Amino acid sequence: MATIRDVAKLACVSVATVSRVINKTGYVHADTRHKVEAAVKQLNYTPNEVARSLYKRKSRLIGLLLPDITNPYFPQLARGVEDEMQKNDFRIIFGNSDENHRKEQEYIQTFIQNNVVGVISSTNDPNSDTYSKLKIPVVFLDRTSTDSPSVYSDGREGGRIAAREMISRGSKRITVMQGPVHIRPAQDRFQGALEVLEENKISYNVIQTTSFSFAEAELWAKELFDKHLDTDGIIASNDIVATAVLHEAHRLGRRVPDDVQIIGFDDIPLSALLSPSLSTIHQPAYEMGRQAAGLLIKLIQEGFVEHRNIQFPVHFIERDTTRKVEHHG
Amino acid sequence: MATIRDVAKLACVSVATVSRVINKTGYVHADTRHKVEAAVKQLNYTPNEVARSLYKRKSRLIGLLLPDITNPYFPQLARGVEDEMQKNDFRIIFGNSDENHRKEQEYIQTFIQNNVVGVISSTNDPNSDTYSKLKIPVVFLDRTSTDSPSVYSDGREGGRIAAREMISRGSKRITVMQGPVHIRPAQDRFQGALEVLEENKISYNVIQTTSFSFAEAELWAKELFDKHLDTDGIIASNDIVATAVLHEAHRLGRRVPDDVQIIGFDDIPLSALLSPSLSTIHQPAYEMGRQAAGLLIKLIQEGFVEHRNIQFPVHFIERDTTRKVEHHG
DNA sequence: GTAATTTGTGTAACCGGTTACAGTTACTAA
DNA sequence: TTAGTAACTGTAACCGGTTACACAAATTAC
Repeated sequence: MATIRDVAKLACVSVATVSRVINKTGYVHADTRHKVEAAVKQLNYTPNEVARSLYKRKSRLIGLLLPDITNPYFPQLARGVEDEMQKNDFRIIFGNSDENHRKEQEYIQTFIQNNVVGVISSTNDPNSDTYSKLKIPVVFLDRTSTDSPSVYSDGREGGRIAAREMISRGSKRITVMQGPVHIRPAQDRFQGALEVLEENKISYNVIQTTSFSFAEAELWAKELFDKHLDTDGIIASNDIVATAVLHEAHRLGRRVPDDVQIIGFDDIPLSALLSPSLSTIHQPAYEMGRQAAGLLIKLIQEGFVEHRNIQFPVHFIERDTTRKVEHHG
Repeated sequence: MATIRDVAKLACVSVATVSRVINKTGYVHADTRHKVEAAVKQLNYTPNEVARSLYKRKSRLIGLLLPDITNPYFPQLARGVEDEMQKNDFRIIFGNSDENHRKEQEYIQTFIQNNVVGVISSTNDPNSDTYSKLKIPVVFLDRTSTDSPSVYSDGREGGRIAAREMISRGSKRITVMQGPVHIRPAQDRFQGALEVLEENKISYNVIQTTSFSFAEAELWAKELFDKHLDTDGIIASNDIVATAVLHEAHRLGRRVPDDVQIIGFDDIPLSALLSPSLSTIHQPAYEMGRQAAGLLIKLIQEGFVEHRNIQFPVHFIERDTTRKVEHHG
């Protein structure tokens, strides 16, 4: 790899001048600039970002920490982040945390060691000093923090909506799947649903799950019908478990949505392709990722941003795992 | 952030000694080591990877380039890569290429600028000089290159298997979905399937698709039944389009697998949760990712590896979109 | 015509590590 | 006792950029 000194030598100028040409800073005579540009081209020179980063104490890298890219909700967030970052010439160091505090800290550590200029994280503990001690901007994605910048959707309202739709469509013995207790968004949805169910004095059961993994989703679906075969409405903690529930309902010969209605959460791309297609609460994941990236970039470039907390509304996507009703309006 | 000089000062030693302690190189007296370790702890010092990387001309970063993390097949690869890299203290700079040559080059470029020590890439053009000019090891993942290290599965054989299973289960008017022409693995599958169909003189139709996106999958499914409503066996180019086809078949009242059988490709996690669950050709994506990472690490550390081409066998996963047959054996 | 300013360029220090090299002391062997 | 080696530590150069500062030439102002 050619260095700036090679270019300088070839162009018969100093390294300072080459640097000025490359960064378009300071004064450079047009003739000199052309000489330098020719040399750059001839040597196929591109500046070493590491050297740059060392001196400036900042890179063009940002750290992205997501729980598990294998859960189809997160790739959409990731893609949103990546596209926006790419557009602004930032690159991403990526890691899966598995919602595990130790892994999370390890990654944050190596982010810092690599001079990242910002971090986007889906953590369950945004107030831990892992984050508060950082001297670079952090945006929490899919997770809330009142005093730190965050981009998330209104999970509680999502839970409420799911419950209301369930009720208005006639389910009387509802089962609510409570997601993993340590995952905040899962609990928000759960609380929202309970709120409405209790308000309306609807009887309900709760199935507690401990992860969002595909493998286990089936087990919970089985457990659900095992314990509550007569349930006629299931509010799932996300689309994966909803899919497993739908699958299990089929296996048991329960008709969906006639015998039992199902509502998921997230609206992952596959939901629309299920048979019957899955009614769910939509989160604009890709857009959330983009906004988080946009917010972080602003924080990096301007140090301060007015609207640091972006909450996205969620809405019900009516598909075929819920019964049709006259539009109440 | 504390620097090595801060530590040296506090421990009343030179920076060289601190460096020796940190890297466990050279001679350091036990007492001195303890003093240094105490200082490191007190200042909460961690070495700046950027400075290290600059001097050594190599980092602990590797570049990972995948077509589109939004396609559920790739997160599994990515996760395999990440887990193995994480275990060996390498971190990942990640990018989506969208199977786009320009984007690909841009990413490779920034990988180099950031001193990555290796690259894992799913490219359609492994022989382009974008790669051959690189001075660091590259492993092609999910893509083949005869002379470069690569980890992939036997797509052609996968296509053959799919066709054979289709035939042995009695489909007579088969439709093969030909994936995007510029995506090698898609073409391998396609060729494999055709091979067997022609060998067996089975009549077939072809539907040509141009992407693996969710949005368009539905359109091709519609086109398929529009053109060939009477088809009784569909070999899809991957599980996403298979899912869309299944969905459309349902919508049209065609019974699966009685009227029409469907075989997908990849075996993404959701396939097992569809109703009916999807018969498909399994690729060990997670393991492929891990092996690619392992291979790259070996190449980085040893410069040379005996078995540079790892081909994984694929196999048929019999689920419920194909009819049961007596086991022929 | 001279002072002030703008334009143009180079030298060298700096970022925070690593390591070649040199130098000192402690130990071992003959 | 003395040479030879092992153990230990520090100085300073180096990685490849950026930029403060100095200085010279060309413009502009008056």
